[in-house]
Amino acid sequence: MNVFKEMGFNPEQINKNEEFVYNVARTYLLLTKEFSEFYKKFKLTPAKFNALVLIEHLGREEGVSQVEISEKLIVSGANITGLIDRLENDKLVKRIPDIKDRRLKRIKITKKGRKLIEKIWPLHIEKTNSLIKHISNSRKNEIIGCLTEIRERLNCVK
Amino acid sequence: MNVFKEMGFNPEQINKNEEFVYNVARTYLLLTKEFSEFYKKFKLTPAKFNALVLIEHLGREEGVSQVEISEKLIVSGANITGLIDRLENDKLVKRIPDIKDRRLKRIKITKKGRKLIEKIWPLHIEKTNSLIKHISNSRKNEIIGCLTEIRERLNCVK
DNA sequence: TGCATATAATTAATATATTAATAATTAAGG
DNA sequence: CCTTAATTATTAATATATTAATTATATGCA
Repeated sequence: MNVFKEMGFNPEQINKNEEFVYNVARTYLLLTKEFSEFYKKFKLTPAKFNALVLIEHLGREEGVSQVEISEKLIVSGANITGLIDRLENDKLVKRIPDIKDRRLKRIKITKKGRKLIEKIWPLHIEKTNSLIKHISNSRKNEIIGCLTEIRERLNCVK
Repeated sequence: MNVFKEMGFNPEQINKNEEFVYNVARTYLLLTKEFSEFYKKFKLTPAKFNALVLIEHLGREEGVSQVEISEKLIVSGANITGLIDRLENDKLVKRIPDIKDRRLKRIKITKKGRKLIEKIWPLHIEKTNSLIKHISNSRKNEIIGCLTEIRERLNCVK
């Protein structure tokens, strides 16, 4: 069963490379939908969860700049302002002005934010495992390698 | 090189299944970013392009309902109203009220819309090929199979 | 030093997405 | 037939995303 059939397209329109990209997109969208439901139990959205995990897992005592968050999450800097506003409203992160470079805000996770991630992360891993564990490690590695090649081709590994 | 290293995470935090999902997400986001730039030349966005291609490739004389568009594109029905509004503003599609079922609007592509897709589609294939053609067909098929398995596991092939 | 340039965050306008509620219509069951 | 339930599209409120413009600050270099 291929995605084009899933879509109801005429098989003659199929191109293996289009189908490949389509599979990546469709799988991403459905995974995001699934995890979005999961995050709701913790009053989080995918965007909030991703930002929070990034900040926590970078483990920077001094916090993370909004520019770095935007680059790592592949979203525009302008978008981060509002996202951090909402996380700050939830008391999950705080903005600390940098003394040396006063253009900069250092985003740090709060105790509440850390506690939340510590609670969610094991469940996230469990959920991910349940979806992916049936794939052999060699296949996983091959696919990861392939996708990494595509990203390299797109730019130079971002 | 793995995505967690790309992110600057501590390798001890790595879990192969998380890394796998991460690769799919990151690759999707960068592909979307790349194609988004490409669509700009034609005054389109990914959302508009996807909807237009879907309507055109389904090739339905009688048009496509908004419910079907929302299901195929994996977005909420509420979102489709605005998207079709914008495509209608651009004169790329038109809403035809269904006579038999008066709840329904049949979305049809216009001549202008069809001409646009006929212009873009070969270039889209060319661009996709340039990114994916270096992957062997057997690897492509294996990855497509793997991603399809994951989607099946997520629900029952959507 | 001082001016041009670059960088970090924000704002405004807009597109894209969600959920929840509503209106209009159709389908189903007693 | 007629009430109840389901379906289709829309609207409102909000979150998430973009680009372009702005503010504030820092950096580079003549």
